[in-house]
Amino acid sequence: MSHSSQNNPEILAQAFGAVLREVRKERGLSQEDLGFESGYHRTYVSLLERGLKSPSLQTIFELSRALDIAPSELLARVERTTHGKPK
Amino acid sequence: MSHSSQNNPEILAQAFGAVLREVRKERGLSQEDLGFESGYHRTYVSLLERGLKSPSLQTIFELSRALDIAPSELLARVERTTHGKPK
DNA sequence: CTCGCATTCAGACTATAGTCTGTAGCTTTA
DNA sequence: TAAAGCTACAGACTATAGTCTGAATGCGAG
Repeated sequence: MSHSSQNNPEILAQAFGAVLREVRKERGLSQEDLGFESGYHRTYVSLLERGLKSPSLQTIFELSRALDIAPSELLARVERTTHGKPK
Repeated sequence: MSHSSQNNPEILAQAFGAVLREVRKERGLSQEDLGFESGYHRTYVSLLERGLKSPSLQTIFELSRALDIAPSELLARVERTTHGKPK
């Protein structure tokens, strides 16, 4: 068995994007707000949320800081998503 | 005050590199072994461990899988390192 | 209907992640 | 001494992360 989704690039990026969007909305921020707070471009946030780009370690930390969530917690949520965990 | 190390690119990459090396050795793997298991080049593992490169989300997940550790746990260790936590 | 506001999308661009080859130094063991 | 295993390092390269501008879409409020 195991979890082949962990390997798949597109699925991982999409999972991250979904979590990112989720947390951002929880904070009541727009993509532009988050872009500004984290120091990234607004269109890039859009690309991330749609799973079209895969953030670097730096970016993960910056986004986490802007969202006031621990990077490890952000990844934990991604892991839950990729492991087919229900809501 | 707070934790400016979170922002600093070099420090973050170095913290990640330190953790990566630590976990790799715990597993008794060589850089070349880890490179093979994770699907990355041996010299790139070296660059990561020395904090000269910053891995992408994909890479973090692949490395974690090869090291049999949860990505979130890997980042948690990085967080502890960057927060000036003692051993 | 019109005016923001948020987001998507496209394209062209720059910066950096990641490859690959080869060399050299350090250690250990034969 | 030599051979083998591990890592550092350099340089030149390809792939992708991340920027930026602007235009198009949809939407809820005035």
